[in-house]
Amino acid sequence: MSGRELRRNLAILPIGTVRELTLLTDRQIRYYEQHGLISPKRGDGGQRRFSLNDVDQLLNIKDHLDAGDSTKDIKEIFEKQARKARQSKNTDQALRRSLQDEFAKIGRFDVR
DNA sequence: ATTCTAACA
DNA sequence: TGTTAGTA
Repeated sequence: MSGRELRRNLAILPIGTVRELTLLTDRQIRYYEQHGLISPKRGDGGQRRFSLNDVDQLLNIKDHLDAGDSTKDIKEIFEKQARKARQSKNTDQALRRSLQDEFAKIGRFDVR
């Protein structure tokens, strides 16, 4: 995982900050969690800790809700997106590997 | 002061 | 979803 991705997934934001960032009520944020739309980590005394990706996710949820989608629909959409993201990531790695192989065969390029 | 869970008008 | 009670 890249450093950039690591920072994006750092779960350190308390719900109060997320509330201001997303303009959602804490009630709504907790409700979306119950329905599996987000999965913030828990820290000190069971308090939720959100990452920047969680904030991003919540903003997307708000848009989908405005668009008239149910929480159930949104969950499916996210799962579908996650599947595709994992796929393209894999084909990306596969492409890099095969290119490395080709260069290695040709010889003049050090793979390392 | 903040956040958490559970529950109700 | 809003709101409130009783906690940690």
